[in-house]
Amino acid sequence: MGRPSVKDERREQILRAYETCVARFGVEGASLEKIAEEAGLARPLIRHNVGNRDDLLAALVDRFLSRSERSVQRMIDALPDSRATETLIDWLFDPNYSDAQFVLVAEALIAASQEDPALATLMKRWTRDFIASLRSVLENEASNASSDDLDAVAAGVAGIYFNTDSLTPMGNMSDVRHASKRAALMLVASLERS
Amino acid sequence: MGRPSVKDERREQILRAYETCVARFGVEGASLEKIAEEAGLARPLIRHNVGNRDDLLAALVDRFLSRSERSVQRMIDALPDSRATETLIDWLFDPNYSDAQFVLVAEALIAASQEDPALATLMKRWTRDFIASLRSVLENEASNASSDDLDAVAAGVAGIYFNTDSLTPMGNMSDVRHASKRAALMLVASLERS
DNA sequence: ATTTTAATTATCAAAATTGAAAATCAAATA
DNA sequence: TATTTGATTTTCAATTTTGATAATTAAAAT
Repeated sequence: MGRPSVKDERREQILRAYETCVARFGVEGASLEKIAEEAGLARPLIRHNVGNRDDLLAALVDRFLSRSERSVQRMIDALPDSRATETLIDWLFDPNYSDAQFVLVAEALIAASQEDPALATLMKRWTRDFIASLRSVLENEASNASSDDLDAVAAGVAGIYFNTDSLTPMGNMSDVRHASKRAALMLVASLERS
Repeated sequence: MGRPSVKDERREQILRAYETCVARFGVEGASLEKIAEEAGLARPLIRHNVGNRDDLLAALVDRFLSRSERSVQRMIDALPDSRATETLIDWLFDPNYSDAQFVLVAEALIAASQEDPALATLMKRWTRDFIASLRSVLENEASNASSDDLDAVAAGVAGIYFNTDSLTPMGNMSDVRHASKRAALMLVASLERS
């Protein structure tokens, strides 16, 4: 009985807004005021539903890591059996498919890692896991490639991808995006020749 | 006559500290207090020597662009005649030679571009110029490569390089750095085979 | 309709940040 | 040494940000 709780939805709403603010202003620049405005809620509701600044960051990191894991896994599972690598790169470099905010949040959390050793540990693992996920796709289609080459191409594609999405705050850079995608494909192609 | 002015040195001192803070906390997170502490000066001296927040950012951008142009030019001029590309990549991925803070400042300014169209214009040009500089080195040693391939490899190497240095706040990631450098070399090598 | 549960709003104090000006101190020269 | 120029420190008010609690309102069940 009593008024039904909407805490779960509010929490999501707030964390989504927080994510947007972190992507735009960085971890240190995302003030509670901005988050509240972005969420369309009064500031005290942030405290009521999630907590103070530290609680907020902890919740964001938790959400980021779990969502990332799920979405990467889902993407890999959705890849076709043939031409999986090319399809993966198509998706990573398609601005309509890939979520730039995801990468911007990752970069903000990586930047904040300098002040937060515990966060650094988590983000190191996240980075290596992401690269390892790409590597597993590459390995399926270039099983004759050396382990070092697989490591290199996976790190290279990840780097080009991160960098490409990190340019989005400047606005349209479709020429660089296009060249970057082509570079990723060249990297992958060089695997098949090894 | 009168007491000699130290404004130029103070200005440099302050902008250097500001740069460090921007690299660590982002444009929005670099407060005057933090800058003053980093510079080892009283806060009013920032205002006295450089100005308010906006003046500070304008001065930083100006300094960043001019220093970047000079240092990239100097690096390219210092390249040997033979194996210029390999040497360039050696330098870009050598943590003792390459300055990670330079890349972190660039990323922070790119992130801040979303709120500042004028800054976006400058940083777009800067990004394209940097890629074009890499391209000019590549072109010298792979003159038979197609223009599109040169664009792609230049953008790819730049992206891998930016991304690698942007990971430094997490601490030691030498495995990823090593793999990234190898990827950059593979990209370049694929040019020669085209 | 009353009760109960929880969302929402109002309000306050403390701390941090910024902008700005006045006052003071230091190092040159005449 | 007196003067002048400018660095440095002191101080103040205004604004923003944060943390926290009390008061109010809304929506369900009995």
